[in-house]
Amino acid sequence: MYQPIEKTFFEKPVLELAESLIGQYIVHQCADQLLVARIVETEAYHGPEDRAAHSFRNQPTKRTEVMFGAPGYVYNYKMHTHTLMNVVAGPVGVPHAVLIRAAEPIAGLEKMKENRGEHLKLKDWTNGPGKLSKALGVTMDYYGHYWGETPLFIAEGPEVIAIEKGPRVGIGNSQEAVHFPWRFFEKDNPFVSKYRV
DNA sequence: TCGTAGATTTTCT
DNA sequence: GAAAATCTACGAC
Repeated sequence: MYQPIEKTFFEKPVLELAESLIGQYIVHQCADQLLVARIVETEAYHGPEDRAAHSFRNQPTKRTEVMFGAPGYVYNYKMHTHTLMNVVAGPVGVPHAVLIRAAEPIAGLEKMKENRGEHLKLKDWTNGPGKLSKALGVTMDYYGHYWGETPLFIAEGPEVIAIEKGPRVGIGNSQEAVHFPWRFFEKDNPFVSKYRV
């Protein structure tokens, strides 16, 4: 029922990709459980011109090398105790990527609850990058995985009625880049992260 | 309910 | 050794 999205979906400018990703499904085939979440919030990272990106004026390193590769791959990054998920965009050699910030749980709710903890409310399961990865069971093991193949892939979702955009969050020391309206999210969706609006 | 401080792992200088 | 694209706990109102 859920089918990996076609390769050409990823082959577009990073800002368009970030917007297109809103409303698509993330599917994770975890053992015999199928975990599905609908993306409601993303952020674009514009490598060379973006002070906030890890790839800013930097040569590829072990941490960022996937970002310099072909689009459609998983670039994930571990910060403090949490794992963040990205989709690589842009052609080979251009370090563009889209950070997936939040999603709405669709299927596999029992497993997600197990991953996140019994005491949390549904709306707190996936309304942030670190929480989302944990709920879906995505770890650094998926670094460099292609977003168009099982067991972890993007699937086409329903039409999105309203997409909003605004300044990004969580990058306070990035100077001018803070003001770039490169954050996309679905209007009025309760699963969008409200951290530092 | 809101705002602030501390946690803790990976990577780079 | 320091910083990072964050989360959670806890104190105040």
